[in-house]
Amino acid sequence: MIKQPTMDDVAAEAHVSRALVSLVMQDPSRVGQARREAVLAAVDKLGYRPNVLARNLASRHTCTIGIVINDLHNPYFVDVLDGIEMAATAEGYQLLLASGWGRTRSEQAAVDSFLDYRVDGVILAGSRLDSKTIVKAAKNAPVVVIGRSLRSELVDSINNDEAIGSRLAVDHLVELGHKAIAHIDGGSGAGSAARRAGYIATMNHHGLGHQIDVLSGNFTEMGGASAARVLLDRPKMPTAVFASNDLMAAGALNALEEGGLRIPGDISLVGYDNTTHASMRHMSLSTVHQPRERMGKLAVEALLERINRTRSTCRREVLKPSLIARSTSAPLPRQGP
Amino acid sequence: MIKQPTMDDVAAEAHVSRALVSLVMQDPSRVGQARREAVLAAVDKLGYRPNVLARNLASRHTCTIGIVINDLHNPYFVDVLDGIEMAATAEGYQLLLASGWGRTRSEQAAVDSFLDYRVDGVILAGSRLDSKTIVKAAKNAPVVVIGRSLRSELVDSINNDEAIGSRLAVDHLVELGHKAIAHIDGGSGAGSAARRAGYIATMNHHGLGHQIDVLSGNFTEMGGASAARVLLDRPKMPTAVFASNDLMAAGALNALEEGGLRIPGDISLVGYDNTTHASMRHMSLSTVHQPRERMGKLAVEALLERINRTRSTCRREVLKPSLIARSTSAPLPRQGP
DNA sequence: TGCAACTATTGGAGCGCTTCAAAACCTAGA
DNA sequence: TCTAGGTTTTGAAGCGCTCCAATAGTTGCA
Repeated sequence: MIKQPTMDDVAAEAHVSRALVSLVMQDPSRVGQARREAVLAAVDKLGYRPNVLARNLASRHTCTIGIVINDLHNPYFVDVLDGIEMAATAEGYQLLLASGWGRTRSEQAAVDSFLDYRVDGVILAGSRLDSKTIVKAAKNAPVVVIGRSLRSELVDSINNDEAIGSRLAVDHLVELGHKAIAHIDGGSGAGSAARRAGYIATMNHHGLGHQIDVLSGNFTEMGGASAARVLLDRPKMPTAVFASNDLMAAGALNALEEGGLRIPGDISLVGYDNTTHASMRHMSLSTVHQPRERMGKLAVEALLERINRTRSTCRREVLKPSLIARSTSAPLPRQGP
Repeated sequence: MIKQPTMDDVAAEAHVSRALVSLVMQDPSRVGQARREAVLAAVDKLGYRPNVLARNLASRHTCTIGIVINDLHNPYFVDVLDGIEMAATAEGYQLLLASGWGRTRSEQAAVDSFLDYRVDGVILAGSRLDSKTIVKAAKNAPVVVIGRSLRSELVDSINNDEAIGSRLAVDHLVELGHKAIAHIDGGSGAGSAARRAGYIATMNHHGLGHQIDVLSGNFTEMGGASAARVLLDRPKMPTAVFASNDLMAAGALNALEEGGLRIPGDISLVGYDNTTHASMRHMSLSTVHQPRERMGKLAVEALLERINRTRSTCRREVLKPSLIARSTSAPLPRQGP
């Protein structure tokens, strides 16, 4: 670290006490004009920048929130992040970001690191950490989770209604005449279980229980592609596939076309998340839309309520998703029995 | 912030001095076994976690590097980030991340914030900050820039050879028989100028100077789409388009198809960056590949050399890109003159 | 002119940790 | 038993800032 001027240097330069400099740095209007200008001039002259470490240490709060994103490669999370960023900076809070790189260990390390930095609060997006770990963290600082639910009263959560989302997707396919509808799930990923459950429930609701067909995936393109290849190897293919997120849908789309199938001619495909790429004409994926930015915003809102102790009870938001039908889903072509 | 145990609490609990606890926290092997175990037991019992703020303040270094990513929505940067993360954690360094959200002001704020946190070094990926600002930052902490060059001796840079990249793209199209090759540039984005220059040089080299046609873009999908629409409105379209990055190529692809053109039947398209989506069969974009993870790795390497003062001269890496021909580029169809 | 009532400054005691010189404790050889 | 030489611990002085009680300086009004 290169030697930098300290508050004492500024104080000496401006011929005032350090406390006065401190006041100016926090709120210039609380200080008489003459001194204020002297201090500001000194700050400018020396190129002084307050040391945040010292400031946070002494003031016991950081005005910073830590965000742990499960995987930055998933554009869905980046959109959520947009919402978080907007809300946080509007409230004067700084963001510290960390990616879990899809690994639980890295996520854990990121959370610990934030706690060590004494951030005022933590937002976990799509975390795969186990509940105990999260609750434990929540004892040190307020925690809000996005895209996952938790029993604890300590942890707020912002969720999409996965049951409805899955229902919308399956209903859509059923309306198009499909019966053999397979599902590629997200493995242990956040929200995966609920989406799968929604799929199963809706299939049953339509009397399609015997057609239930769940393939395991992992919320990545690779996962979607290999699940599709499993399908391709089967003697009898489903007529439609509902993937638990867009990334997997993209991978499946890929593999399916590689296998010589046309979409939606031979097989319909619906994703989940409505990521930017899904919306592109070239992909034009039918998918379930979640109000991502709004989720980020609500997360910040909830977190601040905890930080400011405006609320001590638990808050659990569940937002309604909607279906966006594009061109990867089409009516089942009439065929002989 | 919730009250947490301090080093003094641990010292009292273990009946030793605070200095001893400090030693244990840094390197347990430097302390006699009996006390060490007592301290460790106390740490465990109290759930003690060292306060990083205090530690960094007292030790005057943070073992942390700050990364400012121009735009997290661009998967290219996330790949670079992968490389950075691997290299940094391997060396025992922590990462603090910030996104510029495509806004210069946010980037500036992120850099300032890192400097205020007294990170040991900063990596800027795709930064649009002006040189002076970056050089000024470099006076406070070592700075490495990725995907942009800088005159200063203080700042190391890791770059892709944009001239070669553009040449590869244009050569490829020329070999396919194209002559009317337009270029969508990245506006003021990092690397944009060099890619444009490479395009112009290569066009001239092929005696195609009169065909040079540069449309302005901004490295986003939207930008690519609107540039393509400009093209669509023209009486005479080029037969090929070289976009300055994949995101814009995707947007252009979109708009072009929307305009009723087939790709590559009616018009060929080449991108730049070889992002994951470009590689997907459904997009299958011809593009220029950059060794992204390697760039991240080299950036960390260079930064650590500065931090450890192993090197004080400037290091400028320029990596060779390669062309990946996929299915958005095809030979020019024979037509009457 | 004197004093209450403010407002503008300052001194100094921390925040929780590192660091290093000095103190305390050990060991082994004389 | 005593001591040189090594190892283990400790005390205390910071790191750069905040914050509060206390001091200095102003104003207004009787």
